[in-house]
Amino acid sequence: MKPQESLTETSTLTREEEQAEVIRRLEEDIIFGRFAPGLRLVEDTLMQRYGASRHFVRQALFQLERQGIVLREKNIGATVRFYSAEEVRQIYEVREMLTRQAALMIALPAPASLIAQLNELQRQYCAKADAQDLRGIHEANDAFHVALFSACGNPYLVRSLQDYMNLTLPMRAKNLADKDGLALSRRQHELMIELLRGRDSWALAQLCVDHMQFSKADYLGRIAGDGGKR
Amino acid sequence: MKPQESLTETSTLTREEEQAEVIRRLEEDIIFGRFAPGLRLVEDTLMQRYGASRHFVRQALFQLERQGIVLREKNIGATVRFYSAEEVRQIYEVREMLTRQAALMIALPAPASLIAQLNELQRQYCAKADAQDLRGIHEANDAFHVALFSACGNPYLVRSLQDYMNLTLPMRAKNLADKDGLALSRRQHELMIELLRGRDSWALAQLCVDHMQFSKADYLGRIAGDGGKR
DNA sequence: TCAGGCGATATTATTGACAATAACGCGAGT
DNA sequence: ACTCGCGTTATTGTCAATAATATCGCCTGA
Repeated sequence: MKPQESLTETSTLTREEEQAEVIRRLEEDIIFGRFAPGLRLVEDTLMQRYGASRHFVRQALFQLERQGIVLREKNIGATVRFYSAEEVRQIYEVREMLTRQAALMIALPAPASLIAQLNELQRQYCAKADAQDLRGIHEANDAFHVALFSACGNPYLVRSLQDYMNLTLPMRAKNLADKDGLALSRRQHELMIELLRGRDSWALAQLCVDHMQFSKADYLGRIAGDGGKR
Repeated sequence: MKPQESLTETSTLTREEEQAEVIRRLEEDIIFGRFAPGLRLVEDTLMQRYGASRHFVRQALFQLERQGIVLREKNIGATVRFYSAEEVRQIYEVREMLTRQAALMIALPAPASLIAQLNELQRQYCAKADAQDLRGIHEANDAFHVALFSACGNPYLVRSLQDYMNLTLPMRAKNLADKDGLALSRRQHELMIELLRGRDSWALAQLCVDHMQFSKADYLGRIAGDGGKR
């Protein structure tokens, strides 16, 4: 047994994990709406809330700023970022473009190994959905899409796609709790796997783009409701 | 007069500028080949070289890691990142795709104000080229392209495009010093402005993609020469 | 009553000291 | 001669104190 296992991990986790945990919890608080857009994220407050040192909280804020869900202004502080309808449309425009391109690059019919992998991920997704585990649903869902698009063969394209998936996280989060939206997503995932067995790349690409319309429309409807108040 | 102007700026620049300056110098040292790929970037060494505190050097390394030209490994240190031929092809594949899409989204014929702006930027580009100011050439060149693609109307697409421009910086740098490459670039820029006056979006898109082939091919040739040694 | 500045307070930014970690070399045992 | 383990060193990671900065309320003078 390594020495630090008995010493460091007795009560708490290693630092690297602690850092990841702070990021995870802050991200969760934001995307699941516990922290409303515009809310000030004061370092001291977060230090208390997550029981972490200023250093880690700082790092987390930097990371989430890069991810686009936190806004930091020099000498002023961090706030939960709000996206206007216009911005949402622009973000989705790029995301749809990248998605379509990646889908078209997937060689059809896809190898059995990929199908098997996606079936397994889809199984996990359904399990989390049944368990109503919000965080789990989101992670399983993203894992499914990353695995799917990785088949396009270009890791840089996948990375950019992931960037936009992270950026749209606040818009997609509400749908993870929605029963109808969840059922639709499930069916679409299964349809994607079906199409991977065929040769119609265009149908696959179109389905992938359609797949993101529900949450986009829903979010746009929601912020139109209160007129972009903040 | 504000108090800090006479106090802080007497001998040196303000902190924010200092941070930017460290990033700029480190980036320059890497892209212009003064720091070879694989070279270890020790914080203490850089602190001395740039006369900056550990904090700023650290930030710079983080920033350049995000930009993709520095590789950081936990508890090991930072090195100048090297890209294999395969990776370069993949990076350019995405960059070309984004470029084509952005170009196609520019409404033609373009407004006179855009043409005027680009003509001015092109003038500056030529001036820097004549002055053999490497850094200046690169900055003027990027400013030209950002201004051009901003006309596509989607700032997020422009940001992603900029990400890839930064990523390909080490590959493009050598061409800024090359007389023939520079002359070709100049002509292509002028041709772009010409095409903005017409209505042929496809020709413009194709020219923009062609515009990046020279440095890509050159870089691939160069690393094929020494067989991806490091 | 209102404009403007001044001080108090809240918050982030910076720093240098210190802790943790991994790479390296050296020496002992086989 | 070779390898395994241990101590040393080089390097990054973390922290808590301190400096810098912006915001807001209050007070004064016209």
